[in-house]
Amino acid sequence: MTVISLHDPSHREAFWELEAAFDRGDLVSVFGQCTVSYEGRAASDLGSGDRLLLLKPDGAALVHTDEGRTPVNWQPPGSTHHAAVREGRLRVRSTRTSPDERLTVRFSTVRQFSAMPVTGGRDLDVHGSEEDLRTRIVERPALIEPGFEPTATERPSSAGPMDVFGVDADGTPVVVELKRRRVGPDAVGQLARYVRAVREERGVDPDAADSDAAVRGVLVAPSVTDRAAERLADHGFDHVALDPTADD
Amino acid sequence: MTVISLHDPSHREAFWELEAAFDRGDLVSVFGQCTVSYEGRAASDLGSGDRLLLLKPDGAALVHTDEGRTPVNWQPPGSTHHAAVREGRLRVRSTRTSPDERLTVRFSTVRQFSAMPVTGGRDLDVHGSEEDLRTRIVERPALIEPGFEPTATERPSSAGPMDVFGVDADGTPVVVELKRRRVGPDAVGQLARYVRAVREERGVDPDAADSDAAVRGVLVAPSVTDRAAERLADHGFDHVALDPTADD
DNA sequence: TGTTTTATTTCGACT
DNA sequence: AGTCGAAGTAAAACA
Repeated sequence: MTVISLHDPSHREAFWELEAAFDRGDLVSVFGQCTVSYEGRAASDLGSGDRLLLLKPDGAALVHTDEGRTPVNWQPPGSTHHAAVREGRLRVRSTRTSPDERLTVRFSTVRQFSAMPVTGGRDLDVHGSEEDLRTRIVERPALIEPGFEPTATERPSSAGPMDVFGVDADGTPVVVELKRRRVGPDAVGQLARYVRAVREERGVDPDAADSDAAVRGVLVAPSVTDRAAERLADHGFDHVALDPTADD
Repeated sequence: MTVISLHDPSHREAFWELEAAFDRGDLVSVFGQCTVSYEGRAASDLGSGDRLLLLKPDGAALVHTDEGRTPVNWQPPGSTHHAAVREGRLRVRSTRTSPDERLTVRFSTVRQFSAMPVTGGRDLDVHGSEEDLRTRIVERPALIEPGFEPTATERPSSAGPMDVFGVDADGTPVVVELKRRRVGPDAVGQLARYVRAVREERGVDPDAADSDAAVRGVLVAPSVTDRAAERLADHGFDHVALDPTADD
């Protein structure tokens, strides 16, 4: 129930505690000089150097250097960890199947070892996602424009499901496409395909771009590139500037 | 020059060593019960629980639970770390600008603290990447087919740069598209755009799909989906099965 | 189990 | 600083 911490342990000592930590389901960190090799979806080799090896009870293994957000090598959850002492040195191997992958860390020196029991608090509450944005628009349709009424989210069409679908104050159908960050022309193309699909459903000229178009397109994003703005104008679509993080 | 490790330190003690470790440019890990909040590109809150906080000298900050390959919260490299003691508790904050982001970790208990000096061995030698595949094909063109001769890699076209461009045994131009894993119809579409661009360059019928097409398309990938195979056949393109990991 | 889509994607290269 | 494309992407939703 407590953290086990070893300073400059022997390889055999580290191995012993590693096995015990696996059994307890602890989160383990091992710091020291090591080489790393990976074989699986690709292959890689890392020469000798100081790294931090993190071993999780769910099977994940991470090798971190002093730089970067992403581990320099890793193994996904679902792998199984094995420790051994070979030629007097600690070797940790993490393997999984489908796809077959194997990560091997060979320590020449172990400087620090910790085994940490972890309890609770795994649930993260994220807001500012696209789903969150959709919810906010359904709850407060005026964010799009006064009089807008959403009738469906994820409504299917021949071009795929549309983020939000509804009608404006005049009763004209509106297709709303949501993006949580600055968008390029590709997003306009996606919106255009949805609008076109709905126009075809209704038997209207699919390529109309004026008030006779009978189906409107609205792109919701914090901002758009110049190119995207041009394409929006070409199609006669509107852009609503909405920051997904803002409270309203 | 050595690892500093504290078992159940006081908040003030942890704060003190944290500041010193930042100054030395050490890799720091702090394990304990804490809450985490993030504001920036999105926003999130994480209730109290045991987590491992990793602070790197390049500004990266990672919060790990006992599950998953990706950190539950993080801050990218280039951020700056600040430690403080507020109301008797250790608080670590990592901030950056453009975009403005802030990660705050508030500890209620610190169970383990380590400051680790990291030296050398940061260069990873990965093989099996798309770039690696390209190199292999240039060195051994027969992997595509006997008589194939690559003339350029990343050759520009009106549809973007092509992975490999060359001529076959008959002197017919060949566009090669490389994918390191199983591909769907989208990859065939990409290849088709390149082939079409080259045909247009040469003043040939861009939509021809037979031996008169004058420009061939080859898709290199370990395997293709059924749908992709159909589209390859439609266009008259070839598929070469190549595992990016294989030695030859 | 495999496929498709999203992501606080990250990361690198290039403009 | 923005834009584009690849990644051992990871992870979730879905068939």
